[in-house]
Amino acid sequence: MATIRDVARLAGVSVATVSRVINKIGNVNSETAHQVLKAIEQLQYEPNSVARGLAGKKTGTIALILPDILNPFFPALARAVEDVAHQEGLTVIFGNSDGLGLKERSYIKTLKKKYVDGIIIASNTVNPEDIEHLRKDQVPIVLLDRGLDIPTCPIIRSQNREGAKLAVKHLLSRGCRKIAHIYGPQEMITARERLLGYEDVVEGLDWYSPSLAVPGNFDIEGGRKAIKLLLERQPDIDGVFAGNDLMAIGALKGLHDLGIPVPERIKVCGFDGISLAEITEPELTTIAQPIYEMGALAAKILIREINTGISENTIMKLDVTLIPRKSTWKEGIDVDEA
Amino acid sequence: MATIRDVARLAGVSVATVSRVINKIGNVNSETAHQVLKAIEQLQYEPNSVARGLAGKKTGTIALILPDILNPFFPALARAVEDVAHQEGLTVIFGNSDGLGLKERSYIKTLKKKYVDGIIIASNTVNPEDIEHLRKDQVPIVLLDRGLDIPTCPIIRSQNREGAKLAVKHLLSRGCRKIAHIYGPQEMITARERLLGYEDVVEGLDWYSPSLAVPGNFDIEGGRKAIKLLLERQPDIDGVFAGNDLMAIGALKGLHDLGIPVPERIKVCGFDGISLAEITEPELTTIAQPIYEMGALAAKILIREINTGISENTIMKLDVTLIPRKSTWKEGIDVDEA
DNA sequence: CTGAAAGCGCTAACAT
DNA sequence: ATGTTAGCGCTTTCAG
Repeated sequence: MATIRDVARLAGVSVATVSRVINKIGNVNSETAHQVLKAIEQLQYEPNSVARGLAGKKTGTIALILPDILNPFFPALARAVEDVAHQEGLTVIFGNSDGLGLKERSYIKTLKKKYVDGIIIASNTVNPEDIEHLRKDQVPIVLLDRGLDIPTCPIIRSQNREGAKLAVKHLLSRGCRKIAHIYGPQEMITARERLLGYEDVVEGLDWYSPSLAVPGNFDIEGGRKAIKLLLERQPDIDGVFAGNDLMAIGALKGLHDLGIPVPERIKVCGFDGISLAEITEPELTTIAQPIYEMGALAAKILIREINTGISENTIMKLDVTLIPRKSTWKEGIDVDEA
Repeated sequence: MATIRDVARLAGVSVATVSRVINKIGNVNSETAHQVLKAIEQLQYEPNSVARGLAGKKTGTIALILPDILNPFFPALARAVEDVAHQEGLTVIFGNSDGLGLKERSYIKTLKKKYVDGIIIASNTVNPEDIEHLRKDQVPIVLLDRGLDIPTCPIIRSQNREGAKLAVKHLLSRGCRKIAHIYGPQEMITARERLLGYEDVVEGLDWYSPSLAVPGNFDIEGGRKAIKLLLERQPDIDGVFAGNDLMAIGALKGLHDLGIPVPERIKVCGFDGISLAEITEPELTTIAQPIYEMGALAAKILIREINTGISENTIMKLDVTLIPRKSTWKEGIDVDEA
């Protein structure tokens, strides 16, 4: 592989000049520039990113740390981040943290040593001090989806609480008179907000009781168990709002096991809008987050900070939308009223 | 951030000695080593990977290029690769190629410039010359899932042809007497092999006709369309073997649209064993590939080659297994006979 | 507008 | 066993 020196020699200029033309900075006589370009072409020269990283402190690499790419919510995020990065000529390092603070911190340490230009992470353990350290080392970071409200760092989420309200109101408008909620792990702010949203609308209603909310661990199995528990405690529920689609799918499964017809006897609404929701039977009504957009936005904000050095430490909550499907269907309603 | 020089100074030794202790090579007096370790601890020193990469030609980074992480088949591969890489202290760069040769080559070029230690790629466009180039640049590569049989490069796939036979035989054993096949894009060797496997077993049978095999593009929509086309041409089919789970799910959807009961009237079997197959109604019988193992194996082989410099250019075909579920259920059969 | 030269932080001969 | 030193390939003052 040719080096910058080879190019300089062939073009009859110094390496500094070559560096100037490949980086398009400083002034270079267009004649000389042309010579250099010719030499580059001739030698098939490609600047070495590692050397560049060492000399210039910019590696053209960002990192994306997610809890688990196997969770169907995350691939869309990953795709979005990678798309935007690739478009900007950046490369992305990817890691699974399993939601473990230990692993997250270990990744972050490694990434610093690699001089990554920035980090996007979906984590609920990252705290203000971590951010502080990163900031001191000049490593921009943006929080995605999960993540506390840290005022010193940009964070992208969606309207979880509002979305939850939307879900419950939808169920209400479809005739439900006793709506349960299956919630996710309360250490996740997303799960907490959705529970709050549920409470916001049901708390005033006469049928409401705290025992209508049960945990489901954000996974299919959890949803399945939750619905069974729920039915034991409150056999007359006619609507279920699950804190995410996975649990909603579990609930659907559980109801199917029990021979309870959906949506006739019980209506179910999920949250997230992952593609799985379209393949269940009945298809799942859900509150869709703009998952891809969230990832893309995170990447854009990160890249902007990398390029300008200034960070907009703001928390952005993207809009969610109700996607009515079979699982909340009701006779005589063709168009959604929400 | 402290550098190796700071450590050397504080420990009262030369940088070479420090380098020796952090790399555990050469001989170092345990006394001195101890001093060095103490200094490292004291300064919170972390070796800079970029400098290391430049000096030593090893960056501790491998790359994984997949067609599209949104396709549910790939996350498990990604998880596996990242898991073993992480375990070995390596970091993984991730990219989506969309199956485009252009994008693949562009990634490969970028990765070379970054001195990645090795590449794992699921591609059907990579050819012997590409491999040759990489080899010349000392960049180990392993092909995963898709990918032609290139004798100069390790490749991991599963028993596609055998698996297809297994599927068709299973359908036969469940009483099907006219089995159709929905196949994937024939530029993919996996799709081709599965079609061959189908033909292997049906070709001799009296009901067989080539029009029983139709394309489905490896996606849900394609499967849905395929089943409808099939039913027009051959209304009396009673079994369908889809070349992957996505198309099988599409077929299930299509049959549901048409009001044709599965498995009573038509039985359906997929291929891949992605988790989606468990959430359909009825649940989907499928030929499961050991997806995670495939990814893990690819990573291990790559890492071995990186460490030893010797490559085992062999094509490995992992075993698949039939997972019988509701979609091929038959009265009076409790245990699978295959 | 262009070149010389000093690093970036580390590894790896080569000495001692 | 340990130190010296020359790079790895590029960026970036600082002169000219």
